[in-house]
This record gives sequence, structure tokens and C-alpha cells, in this order.
Amino acid sequence: MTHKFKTLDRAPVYVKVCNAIEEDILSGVLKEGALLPTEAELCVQFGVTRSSVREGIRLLQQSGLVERGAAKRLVVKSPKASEIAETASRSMALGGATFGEVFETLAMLYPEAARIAAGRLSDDALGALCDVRDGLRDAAPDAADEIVGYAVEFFQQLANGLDNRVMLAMLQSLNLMIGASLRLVIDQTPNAHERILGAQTEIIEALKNRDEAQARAWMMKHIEDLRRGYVVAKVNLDARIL
Amino acid sequence: MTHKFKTLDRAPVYVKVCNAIEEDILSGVLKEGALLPTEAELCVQFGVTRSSVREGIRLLQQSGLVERGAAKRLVVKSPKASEIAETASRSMALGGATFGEVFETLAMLYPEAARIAAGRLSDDALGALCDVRDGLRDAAPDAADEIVGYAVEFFQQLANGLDNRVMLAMLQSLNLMIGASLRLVIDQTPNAHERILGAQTEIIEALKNRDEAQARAWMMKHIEDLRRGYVVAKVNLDARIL
DNA sequence: CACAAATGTATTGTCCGACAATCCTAATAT
DNA sequence: ATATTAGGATTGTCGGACAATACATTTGTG
Repeated sequence: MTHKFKTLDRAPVYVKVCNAIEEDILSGVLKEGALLPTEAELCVQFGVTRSSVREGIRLLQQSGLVERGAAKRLVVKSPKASEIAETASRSMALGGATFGEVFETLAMLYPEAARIAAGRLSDDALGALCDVRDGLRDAAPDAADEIVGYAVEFFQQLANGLDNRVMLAMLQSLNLMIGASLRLVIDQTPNAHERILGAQTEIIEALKNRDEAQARAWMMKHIEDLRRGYVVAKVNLDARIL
Repeated sequence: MTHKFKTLDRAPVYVKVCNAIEEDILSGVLKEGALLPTEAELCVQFGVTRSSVREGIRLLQQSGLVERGAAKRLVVKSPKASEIAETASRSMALGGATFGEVFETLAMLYPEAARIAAGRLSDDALGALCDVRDGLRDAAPDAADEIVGYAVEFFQQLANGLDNRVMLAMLQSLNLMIGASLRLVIDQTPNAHERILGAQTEIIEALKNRDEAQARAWMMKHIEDLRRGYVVAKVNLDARIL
């Protein structure tokens, strides 16, 4: 039998440059914070021209594995949950996700998140939630922007306290997607300030008591309240987010 | 008072190129499937050199907004849930997410997903689940790879049936992250075939009956079963995925 | 006429060289 | 010792060049 050759790798050079660097990062040869060689250096190492190296770098850059640090040198960076959330929510927006889809997912995730939080939240995390609640309490009842900020921040701090980066990334991406629309809702909901404050207080109480069922139940009520707001504000749930 | 100037936009040209194209895609001027001008054309339109245009394109490319289609021309593409899931799971792996975090999130999401599915799954989606179950039933009890494939596919089809792209993206990214480790677990679990088959059958039954509580409960049992597998297989839950 | 082969053309991929802008480092002056 | 200045290193941008490839058109052949 005649010898069989493997199919040749005909990917463009800039893709190979990207992959080569990415591989060394993934395999741990290049640890977080490590400085990459200069472009000129990469040219001689890979044996290609600077144009190709630069195009390869752009590919890496967008995936968040690398960024320009001090001295403009490229620094290896491991993606943080917040960044993952950002690109994910961004992609979903571009992919045509609707308010309805986002809100439904929110309604599915956060009650469970509250339940888990009840069994795990540290005192620090609880304190952060109380701070948010206190901030909201002291806000003017008609300062819609401020109220929205505190409402989202409450979700944010709850997610933070779960001590699980995967959950955090998912919850954060929901926060980002829902943020804009909450503004509309709270703007047109009577007593929004009072109702959100009440919900936050009850949720905190349940979390303090390590009462998983209560935490979940109050979070559901909180979200159900927001849902009613969507109806009142006549937000079109089939409209694309962002 | 003297006039105040806005801070100048000092971003590199290639970034501006990327943003300019992205903006037109986002605003709908460039719809999905539309062909972008050639590089030479972009050069004259933006008034920059091809090097800069090409670097800008690389940035866009990695974010999945654009890809090389027929005739090598750049085509506008809106990100699909599966692609979002892929980049998200990839980023999480690079970000150092652990098996424990992924599994915990899985255990949080899928029971709720099953609950929602019970109230909504179409006959087609149910049929797809049955197909998976039947495939698993006919598989050899010691064909670990095949069993893993069907176990993941079951999750996959359930997520598909939810008819919610945001949920789908999140569940899919979990599937991708958990896939590799399930292989280890199922390999070392006695009666894995039988137990998974049983769980799938019960879940399908509950879905058919539109029984949300049952669907959720059986999914929880199913996942709890998998969790025991992790213990038996002595998988280190603090190890990074991938 | 239909279909295959050859040709031409447009576009991308890669290379080279050059220079301005920026930042870091180190020598110098006060 | 601190501030300033000069120098060097590195990135950002430019311009042009050519090979490789894919597409469109023409040409050749049955």
C-alpha cells in the first residue's frame, strides 16, 4: 500500500500565529501576566513578517487572552467573568435575543441563585447586599436612574456572593442585557421604589436566616413584580434587546 | 468662559475600522448575509491603508460578526447560540473555571429547564428526546463513549426545545464544559447505562404529562446520580475544566 | 449546442521597507 | 535628589509589490 499523507494545514499564517500563541497560553507555558515578545521578536521566532504577526495578534486580542499593558507590551491575561459576560451579552444582542427571552431566563435563574445564596453567602457578601439596600432606601423615590442602578446592583452583589465563576458570568450577562429595559419599567411603575426596597429587605432577611425556600420565594416575588412592570410599561417583549 | 473641547479620540485606526463596520452591522445598515466591500474598497472608503483595514477585519472576525464566505468576500453574520456557547465555554476554561463550578451550575439550571420544558415542549422536541432515549436504549451497556454522547445529547435536545435563545446559549455552554468530564464519570460508574436510561425515561414521561414538578424532580435525581458518579470516579472538582 | 479547457481578472495572503508617534530608560543639568 | 533632556526601543501607519487563489469569460472540441 502506498504511503498516505496527512492533509496539509493550509490555514493563513496569521491564524497560525494566533493559534501558536494561544496554545502556549492554554498549556500554561505562558502564565497570566507574562509579557509576550515584541512584534519584531515574534517575527524572527515565527519566521514571518510583521504584518502577519500583527494580524494574528488582533485575533488573539479580541478573544481577551492578551492585552496591551504598560510599556505597550502584550501581556497574557486570563478572561474574567465580567468580560465573558460582556462579550456574551453583546453577542446575544447581535444575535437578536429579545427582552422576553432575557427576562424569562432571569426569572428562571435568579430564584435559584437566591436559594443557593441562602446556604452559602458570607457575611461580607451579606453586608454588600445591605449596603445596596441602604443606598436604595436613602434614594429619592422619583430618581428612576438611581433606583435602576440599585436594583441591578443588588442582583450583581448576589451573584458575586455565590462564589462560582460560571454562575457569576451567566448572571452578570443577564444583568447587562436587562439593565437598559429596567429603566423603562421602573420609570413607569408607581411605587417602584417602595416595592423594590421591600423585596430587597425580605430577601436579605431570608438570606440572613439561611432560609433557602424563603429566599427563593421572595426573589420570585421580586421578579414577578418586575414582570408586571413590563406589562404596565407596555414593553414589547418581542423586541430585540439593546 | 473659554471653550471646552471634547477629548480627542486617539484609538488606533484599526480599532476605528472595526468599530465603524460593527456599528453599521449593529444598526442594521448591514444586514445578515450582506457582502462587505473588498479590502481595497474599504481602503478608499475609510481613507487608510490595507494593513490597517486588515487588522480591523481580524478584530471583527474573532467576534463572530463577520466571516469569509463564497468568493472569499466578507459576509455579515449574526452570532448563533451555539457559537456564543462555544466562545463562552472556551473563555471560562481559559479563565480557570473548575469542574465543581460547572457542575454546580448545571445542577442549578437543568432542573429548572426541565420544569419549564414540561409546560412548553413541542411534540417535535419531545420526539427528539425520545429518539435520544431510544438510541441510548439500543447502545451497548459498556460503550462508554456512546453513552456519554447520548447523555449529553439529551441535555442538548431539552435545551433546544425551550425555544429561548438565551437559555439555549447558557445550557449549551454548560454542555460543552461538562462533556469531557462526563466521560470519566460514566466510564467508572457501574450500571451507568441502565441508570441514565431510567432517568431519561422518567423525565420524558413527566414532560409528556406536562407535569412540571415531576420533570424537575427527575432531572434533579438524574443530576444527583451523576454527582455520585463524580465521587466514585474520584474526579477532582477543584481541577480546571478542559 | 453542450460541455470541457484555457485564459484573464479580481481579491486575498504575504512580504518588504520606511517613518512618525509614543513610551521607557538613562544620562545630564540645576 | 529631582527635574529635564536625549536616546533608544516599540508600536502604529503607510506605500508598494507579488504570489496564490477563486471567479468569470472566452475558447476549443465533441
